[in-house]
Amino acid sequence: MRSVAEEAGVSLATVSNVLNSPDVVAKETQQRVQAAMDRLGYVPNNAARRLRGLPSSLVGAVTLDMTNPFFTEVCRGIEDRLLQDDCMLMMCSTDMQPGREQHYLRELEKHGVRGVLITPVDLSLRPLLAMARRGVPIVLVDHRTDQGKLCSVSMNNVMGGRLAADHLLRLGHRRIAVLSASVDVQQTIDRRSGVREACAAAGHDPDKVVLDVRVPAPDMTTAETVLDDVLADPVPPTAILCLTDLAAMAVVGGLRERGVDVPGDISVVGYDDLVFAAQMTPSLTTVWQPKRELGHTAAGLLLDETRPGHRHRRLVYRPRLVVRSSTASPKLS
Amino acid sequence: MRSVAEEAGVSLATVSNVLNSPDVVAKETQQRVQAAMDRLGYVPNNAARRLRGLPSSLVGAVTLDMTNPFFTEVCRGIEDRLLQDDCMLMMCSTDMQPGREQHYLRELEKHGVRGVLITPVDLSLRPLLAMARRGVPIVLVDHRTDQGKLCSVSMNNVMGGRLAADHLLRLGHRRIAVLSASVDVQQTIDRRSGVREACAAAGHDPDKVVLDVRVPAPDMTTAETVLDDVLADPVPPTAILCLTDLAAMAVVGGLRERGVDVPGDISVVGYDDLVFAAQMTPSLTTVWQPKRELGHTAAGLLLDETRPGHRHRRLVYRPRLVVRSSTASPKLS
DNA sequence: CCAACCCTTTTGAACGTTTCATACCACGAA
DNA sequence: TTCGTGGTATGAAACGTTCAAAAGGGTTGG
Repeated sequence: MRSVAEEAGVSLATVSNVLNSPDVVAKETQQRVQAAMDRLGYVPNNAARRLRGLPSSLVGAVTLDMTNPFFTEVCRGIEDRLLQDDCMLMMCSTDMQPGREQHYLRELEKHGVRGVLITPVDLSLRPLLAMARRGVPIVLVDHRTDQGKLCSVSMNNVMGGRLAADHLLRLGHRRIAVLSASVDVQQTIDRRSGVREACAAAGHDPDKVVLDVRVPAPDMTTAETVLDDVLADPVPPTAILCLTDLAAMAVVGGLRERGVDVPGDISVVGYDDLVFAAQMTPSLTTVWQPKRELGHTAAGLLLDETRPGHRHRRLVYRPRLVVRSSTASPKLS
Repeated sequence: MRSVAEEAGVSLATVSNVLNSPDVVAKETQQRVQAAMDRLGYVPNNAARRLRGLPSSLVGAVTLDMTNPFFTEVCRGIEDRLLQDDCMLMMCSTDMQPGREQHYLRELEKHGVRGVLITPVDLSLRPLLAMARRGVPIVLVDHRTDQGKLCSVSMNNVMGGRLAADHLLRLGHRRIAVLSASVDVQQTIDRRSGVREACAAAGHDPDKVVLDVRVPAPDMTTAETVLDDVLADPVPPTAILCLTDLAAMAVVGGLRERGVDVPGDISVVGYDDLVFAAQMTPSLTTVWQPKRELGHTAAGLLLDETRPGHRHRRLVYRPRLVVRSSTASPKLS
């Protein structure tokens, strides 16, 4: 900046003014400075302006794993919203390790980020609340909290489970296997209770309708291995509800191998509406979530935190059932 | 930092030393300062240290779209490598818009990033080379260049095409439809020329063997729409090679609907080995790429750029054929 | 008893900005 | 002539660090 000032024959302050309040400097000077800038290939130093107290344009997004299509999509929404305010995204995957989360949070704070969007793995939220107290805006993503101190944006997973179950019940299914991963997270707990709600609301006994099945691998790609047990159940289900699309895909494949027709013999429902859900055969009935929008508004909420009149808000998005061809009424028996 | 110094009854420099060269300060003082730090909840200010000339711990990753599973995986590799050196990832999706690319590059430079990993959309590389000249390390990802000035890490797409074609030729296929997107990028051009190479090497006329087919949508999810044309060809193919797995999935579905058995009547090969390739039925024969490793070494190369003896390198990774059950020998006719 | 040395700590300048108060200048009004 | 006045430009301090040089205070050896 000094060189630019010299080159243009003005003072440092004038160069700064050209950049930040162009209206206060004469047209002619402005051009002279501008010219000097490109001649010298000047690039402003964000670190220095931050040091002077300007707000940072960095925002941290801490997710469980950016490789997970759900988070990828959410982050893309975040990125696009941030771009509108000339902010940039720092991506952090915790792999569900509290240590990694801790490390990233610390590092983000050192960088003086404008705020942090996070799907927490440490559910105590201790370090987060501490950061918030130190003045770093925090927005919880895909996680609800009773802490009124934080903004949060999440999905209504209970509703998602209800939608899926409702659809199956309406088709006439009275015995539904629900496949979840072996480790429980709030999201799947909610979805399952949504399923039971739907049963009860329809006047059926949840315990009779629902066959709760656990799949060993956390990503549920091994869903197919539980099929034999499911089919051999004393009261075999006429529908299988998988709490992720990937599992649904494996299930459809496994059923086909066993000579079971989908949806003729058994209906299958997924969750997430990943890109391939529409492509597979039969195309998958599944629960869609407004992932990108979720990220978009989460980022908006975060950017709003620095505004004077800000009030913390807790937004909950509603999933939608996408009916395709993997579900049908059960055969009359 | 000042408060910490006062609280601990030492000078600023001592606090700094505790942080940066603990070996030079007495054990006892160290503890005193440490204590003062947590008591006050002190968080170092990265902007200030950067200002003093320390290298930044920020690294930019500019990809076409972080939603694309290929890039997601690559970026995850980058993230993990960066973490080893306590660096952080700034993610930028250009959506193939030169304007967005330009914007992000500028912004990254303002932030004084340690370097930039990029899959360029502006193939002239003009702004990139300018940045490199200004001292910002640049590593090209999934893009080869003759510019000796830059490091690059890429996939051998010619080899990928060759592997896939070779596999089919060996199985006895003599007529292969190759589906690519309507817009050409270097990657698919290379893959196609690999296919032709394989034909030639096996002593067949590429023009006779290859049926070049274009799919309207850029993401090739509409691949199924070209099937009727393909099947109606004067010399109908016994195998279909799709240059992305998503297309392969659509094709398998389309064939099934038309009563064509895979791989009994027609073999299908994909490209990318996305997560669902192993899950679908039949599981998909496809070309796998070391995505995560690609990102990992790209990041390593970047971090190495600041080391004194650094020489620019151009690494090329080899894809691997993953044979599953969507391919078989053609029926005797 | 003094110089030389080691170990630990401090001083003070710099890094590249922004910002506020101040200075300059020309012009029209009193 | 003098005095504001409005539009522009500048000076200097401050932001939170790091780092080289120097200082302080023991201990040791001559």
